[in-house]
Amino acid sequence: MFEATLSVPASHAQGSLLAQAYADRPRSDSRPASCAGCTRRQACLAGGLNGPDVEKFAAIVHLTRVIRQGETLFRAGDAFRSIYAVRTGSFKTVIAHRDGMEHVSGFLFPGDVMGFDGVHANRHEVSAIALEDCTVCVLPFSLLEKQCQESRSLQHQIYTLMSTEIVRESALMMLLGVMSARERVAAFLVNISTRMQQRGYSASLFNLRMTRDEIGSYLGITLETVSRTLSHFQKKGLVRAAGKQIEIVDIEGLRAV
Amino acid sequence: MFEATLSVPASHAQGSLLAQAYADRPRSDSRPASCAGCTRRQACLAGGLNGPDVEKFAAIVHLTRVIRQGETLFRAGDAFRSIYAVRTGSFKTVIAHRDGMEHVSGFLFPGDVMGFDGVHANRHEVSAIALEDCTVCVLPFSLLEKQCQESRSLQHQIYTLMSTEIVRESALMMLLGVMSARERVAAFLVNISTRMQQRGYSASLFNLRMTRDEIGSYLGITLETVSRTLSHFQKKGLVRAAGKQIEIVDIEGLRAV
DNA sequence: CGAGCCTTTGATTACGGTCAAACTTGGTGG
DNA sequence: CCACCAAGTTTGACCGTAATCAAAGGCTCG
Repeated sequence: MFEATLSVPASHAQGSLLAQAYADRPRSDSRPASCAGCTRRQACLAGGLNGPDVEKFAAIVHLTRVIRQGETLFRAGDAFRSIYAVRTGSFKTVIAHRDGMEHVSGFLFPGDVMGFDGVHANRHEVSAIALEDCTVCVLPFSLLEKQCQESRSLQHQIYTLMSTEIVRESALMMLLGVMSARERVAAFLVNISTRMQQRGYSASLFNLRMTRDEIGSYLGITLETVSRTLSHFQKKGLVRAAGKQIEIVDIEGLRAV
Repeated sequence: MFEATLSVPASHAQGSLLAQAYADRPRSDSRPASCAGCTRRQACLAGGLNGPDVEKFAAIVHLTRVIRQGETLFRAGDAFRSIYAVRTGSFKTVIAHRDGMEHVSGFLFPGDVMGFDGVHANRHEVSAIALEDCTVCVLPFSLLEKQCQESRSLQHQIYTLMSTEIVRESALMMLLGVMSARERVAAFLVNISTRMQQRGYSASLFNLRMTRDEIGSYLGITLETVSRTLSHFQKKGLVRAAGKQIEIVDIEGLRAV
């Protein structure tokens, strides 16, 4: 049953609303606006599509879902049905090994798309957990594939997004494989700064929604090392860090690390 | 010019032959056999396609290329035109950072497909280098995309292969992020063993074509640590290693590490 | 058959992990 | 609205794994 994969209790008000929304086919007069007017459209799946294609694409967006902080959007092992575009809020994706080892494999911000890991074996291989209250667009993959048969630009867009994910992971592998702790933290800060800027936020002052533990897991170091490294950067005048509030003082200095 | 991306000197005999082969459209009576009869078909792009689709797909394989040991199939920065399926031999893929840092991001065996990193920005982000004399099938990506518009199963197959690459990289990220040196080497040996077996070779006795340095780069450890760890495993009776010749004595013991 | 590359092993070092404790923040309920 | 408690963060002390430096032996392939 669909509810089962949502990780939202059936009794939850949001769950009921969503089930209802899913049952109702979107009306053509309201749905297209969900993409055409979306502020994150360029960064998302609809980016690069022309007018008619955007409308066709928007028809695929069956529903948007609300995920509360700490809740799971999908879990490793869940049947794969949809990919998800972040509308608001932020997520982490987590890979788990049988021995209980866990590794944060990514942080997602508005416009980012997740779930492509599920195509491989028709089940998700990672879990996605909300770092704050979030909304996502749900894109049933079979509908997407069907639509791709009729729109070559959409097909290409999916290939591009998956390729981007491959390249992103390659860069992260290099970080995990060859960089020192300081280089990792510096690269992380530069990466977050860039992505904040792309989304129209300040590149130099932002709130990290993830904990030191999650950052450490992502970077392959311990939370203590993350904290120490931030203190070190602060002493060198590269950043000002007060808990989750981070101010980048010298971005070029960070790039040079 | 096409030659420029091949990393094969124009004066080289192989280069001329290939240019000629590429100029000539494949004859319909000979080309389909190149996939229908390929021993690695199931593992490759053509896997999961039915009869007619295999023929259509085979028409995309413009040519096969020979790459000598140490030569580059494509280089980071090269214009992206094709993806490549390994027919015979083995490759490594390498990511380079500006500072000269290099990281081996993958080893490819017959049936493996590479080059999906190129879709992202229409240029390759990694380099592929032959570990021995190799042959590859060249699959021009624009032809592939065109054919995908007419075959939903082929389209799905490409999505699946790209997803598989995403999942492979996720697993490697976990290895690089949380595992000890011994765990990494053990996981590497198990992985190679499995892939050898899938290709019809012995799961317990094989020749590694890559150096300790390349293995170390792949696993995010030094070549000395690779060597020491293999010696350690040998002392514990898990493997017998004599240079590049590796014999797995106790695969379950390795899995348990 | 020899030169260069690869591999192995040893000695030492250092980076980041682990353990520990104090402090801060933020969410919850009285 | 404030107090309290749990979760998160910082900092310190110490330790261990794997990196680094070094050197000798072994393959491979021109």
